[in-house]
Parts: sequence; structure tokens; C-alpha cells
Amino acid sequence: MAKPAKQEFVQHITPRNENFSQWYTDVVLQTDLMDYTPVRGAIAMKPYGNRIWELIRESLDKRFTETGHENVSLPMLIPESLLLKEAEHVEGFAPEVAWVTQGGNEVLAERLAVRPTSETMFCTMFAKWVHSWRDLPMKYNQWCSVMRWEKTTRPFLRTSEFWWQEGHTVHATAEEAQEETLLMLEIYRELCEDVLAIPVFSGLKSEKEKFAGARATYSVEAMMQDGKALQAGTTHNFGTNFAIPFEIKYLSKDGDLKYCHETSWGVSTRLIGAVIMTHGDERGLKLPPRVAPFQAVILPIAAHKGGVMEHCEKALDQIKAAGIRVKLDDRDNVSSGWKFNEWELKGVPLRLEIGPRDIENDVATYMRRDTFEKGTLPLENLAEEVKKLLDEIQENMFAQALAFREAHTKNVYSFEELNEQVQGGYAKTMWCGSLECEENIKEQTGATSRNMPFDQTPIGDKCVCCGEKAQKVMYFSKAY
RNA sequence: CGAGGUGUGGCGCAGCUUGGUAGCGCGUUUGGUUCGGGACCAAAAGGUCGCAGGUUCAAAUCCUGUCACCUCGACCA
Repeated sequence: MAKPAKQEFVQHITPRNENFSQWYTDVVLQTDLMDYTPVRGAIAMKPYGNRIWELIRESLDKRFTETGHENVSLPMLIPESLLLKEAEHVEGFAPEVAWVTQGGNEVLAERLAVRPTSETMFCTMFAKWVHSWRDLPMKYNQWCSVMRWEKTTRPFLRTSEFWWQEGHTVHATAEEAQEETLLMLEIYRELCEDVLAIPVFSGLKSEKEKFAGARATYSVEAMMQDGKALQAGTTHNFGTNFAIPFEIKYLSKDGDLKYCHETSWGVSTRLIGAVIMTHGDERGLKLPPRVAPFQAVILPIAAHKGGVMEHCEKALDQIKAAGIRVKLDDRDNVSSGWKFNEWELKGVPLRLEIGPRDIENDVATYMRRDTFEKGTLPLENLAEEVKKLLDEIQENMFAQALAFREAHTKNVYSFEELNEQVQGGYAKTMWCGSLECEENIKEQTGATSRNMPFDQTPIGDKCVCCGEKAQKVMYFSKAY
């Protein structure tokens, strides 16, 4: 029988353009990122997926620390009475809260919510911890999992239980709270663009789309390769909305008792889904070097031949010493070709091959996952060359994703144009600011308002929906 | 939540219409030959058919319920 064509080896992944959802599910399962569990809508993060989350976490923690935040850990159960304190908040979350009603054999007098988010618990604690202007600002963050009883779930994008960080801060003034809200948004933008190589639009959410209980919500919005938007992170300015019902007050310098101003912000394991859907291709996952569990993999070719393994191990030590996450795949039960395909599927940014022919020339053969370009690197200063290539790959992946987004983002000036554009991308348009128009657009096109960019230079003067005087520049698109 | 589809060794599937207690390919294990894009030969192990009921002498197959996944729609910070 003739050698099967390459296509046949990847046929277990549904082509991306044929059925994006199925492609996503195939990639997620076959790359060993996660698995389904006996709990409805809850996934198990396997080592490969968990490592990506750890790398995101390390990267964020560093930025949080640099900007004066500290990590804490609060209980996962929240008494119902706390949840009820802020009306808008409870209304927003009530439908998706899971409840604990019994402890051991004892039925609880007050049921406990499994946290869907911890504003109410943080606020309760802040009320105990904040007394004086000297205690402020108080800038805390926690890494934990939360539970929301979602009706439909998808690995990473929307699961009943998911892992995230939630920052909660308390400030003396409205100005400081606003500054914090925007600073954290900028940190999220930086994480997405510089680390995950995902271009995002930063901006302000509409009243309709803002967080339950917030005065203002900001988001970073990414675009997936099916043209749909994914909210990658949000930051909220609460003003005194929670401080009043929870009585978070401080004694100011001049002796007045004042309400505090608060913020909260979070990103979740959803970001892993964003990475998959932004960069993945027909061969599977494509990981940006900065969050790849293995940035490079070394494959010995004809490992049994003299010197091959020795050279591979030497290369491994050298690259590892340079602080690069590298793996030597020395399995002898699968062929090189098999390994090529497997590591491409798993998205490793750079493949290095070392075989007799390379050794003869004092080089390693490489292949970039982002461009499939092949070449050779001198063994002598392999680590430096690898580092350089990884930086190039990181940059190029961002450039590719940005080019895709730009190609799928358009200014639109009429309802017809809007409707057409949101079938496969972002529409930037003018909006009168009314809920009616926002709802009409959603009903008739399926698109929701994403956010209002900080640069509000008008691109017209009439609302795309009602034709009345436009107030805002807004991005609309279908969203996850 | 509504409409449609799927669920059979680790993975991908056949069998179901016309009930008679499972079959193929890949993978796995052992031995050998190979090794620069998913190698080959030989031998072996591995499942009671998503789960729970029901009909029947007999259920992967028929009926009911339920769970999970996929598609479209609704809903969702």
C-alpha cells in the first residue's frame, strides 16, 4: 500500500473551517489539556492545560505584586444574607448559584452559597479591616475556583466550576478607584497581547452588559478565528455601591467618617480557550512561547546511532540553563514522524531535531510551529539562537492574530452593513446609547455590544440602528 | 430551556430495521527487524454495548427515564 497522505494523519481533528466548534472540542480533548468529569459541566484540568494556567498565573502575579497587590484566601461558602445585601448583584447572580443546605446530618438554618464571585465576602471582611485612611488603599487578590450553574457549558469557555483570580480593592477616593480600574484593565491588555499574543480591544461596557452591582465595567475583547468575540477579562468600578450596604467606612484625615470606593477585576481559565481559538490551526494547538509548557522539544533522530543521544542531552542542558522550558523526547517506542505530528498537535512553538547528519555539520535542524519554516542552528550557541527564535515566534503569532482581527473588523454606517459585518467579525459603529437600539441589534443580528473604545473619535453622527443623534463609538459582534 | 443528532475494549467504527449474551482497524504488552514526516513481522492481553428501570425464555438490538457530548436557536457579566 502506498504511504498515506499527510492529511490522513490529522483526520481525527475536524477541519477548522468546516465546523469550528467541533474543531475546538477535538483539539481540546486530543491535546490532553483537560477531561470531562462526572460533574455536569465541570472539567478536570490535566497537567498540560494546568501548566498553561500556572504560567498565566505566574505572569499575572508578578504584575499584581509590582503594582502593590497582595494575595489572600477567603472561604468558598457565602451565607445567603451577605449575598442579598446588594440588590442588583444578587439579582444578577441568583439564577446560577449553587447552594449548600446541609452540614453533616444537620439542616442549616441559613443556606450557604458556593461562591459565584466573592464581592460580598470581601466586602464583609473589608468592613472589619478598614478603619482609617491609613489602612487605604487595601489591594487584595485571590486565586481560587468559583461555581456558576450554567445552562450550557464548553470546556474552558464556560464551565460550572472554573479557576480564576479575583482582585478586590478598597480606596479612599473615587479618583483612586477609577485609576485602579483602568490600571488593571491595562494589565489585562498587556497579558493578552504580550504574553498570550492575543490582540484585544479595551473599552467601557454598556449599561446593559456591565457587571451586576458595578457603576462601570471595562473589558478586553478578543476575536476568535470564527469571527466571534470573547470577553477575555473585565474590571469593575463599584464606586460606593457595595460600601454603603456593607458599611465599609474609614475615618479621613480631617476626622470625617467616609464611605470607601471599591473595584474588582478578574480573568479565568477561559483565557486558555482564547489561546486555542485565536491561534490554533488544522494541525491543532499553536501555543505562544510565553505560555507554552514546553517552548522547545528536542527530537533525537536515529537515536541508536553513536553520539546522537549525547548531543541531544548536551543541547538539553544548554537550553535549560538558559531558562527555556525544553523537553527531550527520548521515547523509543514511536518513530520520529509520529513525534513530529504529536508535538505539532500539542502546539510546541519550536522543534529541534538532532541526528547524524546534523552532528556532522555541528547544527540542529529546527521547525517553527507558527510558520512551519525549517532551518538549522549552530550547536555551539544553540540556547541563544533558540531564545531569539522563540521571541520571533511570539511576535509573529501576535502579528498573525492582529492581521486576522484587522481583516475582520470594519467601520459600518448602516444597519444592513452592521448585520453583514457581525456575521463574521467586529463592527465598529455609532450608537445613540439607548437600550432599545442595543436590544434591537441583538434581536435582529445576534450581535451584542462589546465595548466602547477609549478613543471616541466619531466615525459618523447617526445611530446605526435608529438614525437619531449618535452618542458613542461602539463595537458590536456575536460573542461567546 | 426548545429542535435535531451521537453514546459499543484506550481511540475510531460496524452490528440495532428482521432480539438468540459482541466484531473490525488503530493503540497496548512481549520478542525481533527498523529509525531525517505518523515503520514492519510474529504472538498475546483487553469490552457485556453511557447509566437506571421495563418488556421477553432471551436485550447492544424493543420501550420509558436519565446523563454526557455535537449542531442550530433561546438564555447568560
